[in-house]
Amino acid sequence: MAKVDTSLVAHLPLFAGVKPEELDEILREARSARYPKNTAIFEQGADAQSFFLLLHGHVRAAKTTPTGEQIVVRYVAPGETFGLAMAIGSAHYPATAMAVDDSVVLIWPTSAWPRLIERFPALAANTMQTVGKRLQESHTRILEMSTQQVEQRVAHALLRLANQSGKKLDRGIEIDFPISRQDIAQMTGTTLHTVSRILSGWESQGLVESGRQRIILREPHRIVVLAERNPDSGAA
Amino acid sequence: MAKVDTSLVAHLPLFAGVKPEELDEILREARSARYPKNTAIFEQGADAQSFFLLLHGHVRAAKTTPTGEQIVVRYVAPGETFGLAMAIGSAHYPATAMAVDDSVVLIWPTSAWPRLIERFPALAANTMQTVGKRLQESHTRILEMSTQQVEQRVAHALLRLANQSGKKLDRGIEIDFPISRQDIAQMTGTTLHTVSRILSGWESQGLVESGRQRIILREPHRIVVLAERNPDSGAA
DNA sequence: CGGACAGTTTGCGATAGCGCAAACCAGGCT
DNA sequence: AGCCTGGTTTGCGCTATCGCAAACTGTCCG
Repeated sequence: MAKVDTSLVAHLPLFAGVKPEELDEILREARSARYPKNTAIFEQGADAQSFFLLLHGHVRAAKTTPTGEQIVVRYVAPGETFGLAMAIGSAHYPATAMAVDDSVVLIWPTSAWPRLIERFPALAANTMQTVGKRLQESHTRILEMSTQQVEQRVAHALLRLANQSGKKLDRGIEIDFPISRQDIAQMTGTTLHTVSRILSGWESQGLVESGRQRIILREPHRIVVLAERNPDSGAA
Repeated sequence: MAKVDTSLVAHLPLFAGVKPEELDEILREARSARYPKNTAIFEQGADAQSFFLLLHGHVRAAKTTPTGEQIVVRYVAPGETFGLAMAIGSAHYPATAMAVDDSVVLIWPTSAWPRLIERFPALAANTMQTVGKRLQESHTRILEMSTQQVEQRVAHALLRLANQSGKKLDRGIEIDFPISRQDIAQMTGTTLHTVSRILSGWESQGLVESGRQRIILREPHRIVVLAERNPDSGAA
């Protein structure tokens, strides 16, 4: 089994309130694995045999409709868990997880979960927090989709990504993994065409700098303004 | 304190795996209260001092934007919990809860939660399930808002309500609490005007029968078809 | 070094749904 | 019984956004 240094993960929210020696015991139940860029980690609908903790890289969780359309549920950043189907009482993964960058994960068998939470109740509590937070974020997203127009939603989405996985550059904040217009469209409930138009517009105003699967926010402040502006407060 | 008959609540998902005598102990920590139609149970942003179990009636949970627009997060049916802010680690209610009908609830002080789950781990597990299920429903809703048009979304919303709180009539299924076009609009991310038009249309096709805050699905089957139909499968 | 491809940009017409405004209506209250 | 109020219906013009199609471009690969 791969040996994982406890000190690397001890500070993660998942392990809050867990003693070092306990942590060791928890980690012994896990194995680690590497997923190259653009490989699937699990597929929507598959048996939930494992749950995961992302150590390095980035993972996209996406849900597909019967008719084939996709939405991005979220991007998983290092230190976050994913594939928690079993914790919420589902035997199957409700979404597909895909490494968008070379990624390293810890993997526990689903079967270990009951034992783990019995022995380490903090794990259950922490997971509850996490799931609750995600629920709130979902509601916020629904609120946005209901009340804001596309440009504002895209602004919000980018700011969130920058916040979660932004790399500070001197010319701005770069989103630290490959992300296409299509991806952003699937996060905001629009089309890649519309996203492209919006980003083009922003680029010509110097708000962002962007290229192939790459986005740098040059003026986060002014983007915040866009995100919050009332639909009818006209700009020159 | 109001005495609540354990047999009335023993079968609820929240108490799955809890022994009768334990249940008694849990209920002793609760008080019950009655909220008349159209009274607020708690307000978004308020301190989360209690959590609730709905016994009778119906409660609407709604979230308001800074600019005053609202969305309906969900309708709470009897037997369901709400106001679980504390379980997910939030000190404030993320939404407003309002009785849409005369309602009776059990109320536990937030402060009792840690003790309860320590003594009755099943409670924590059950709550986890519930929250997880709601998360999934949120994702489904996001998916729908991203990929379907308004008419389909309204169809889905009504079918869900009928399913959750439908009263079987010989002429169809009636949604068992007062609900306005505005409410439906806030569930589906559209305007009351559009909902009104859609329902008018359906009414003239004999799909529904509706009036003031009242909706009866006369042809659930045909509404299912609407909900699932592909955007471009033209009807005559 | 030259494809070939995946991602991106852009134009143009079509339209679903919005926003506003006005009229209508059912039921509760006095 | 009649009035008031909150909910509902409907018409009409407008526009944000989609959908399709075509051209463009940075990258990777052989």
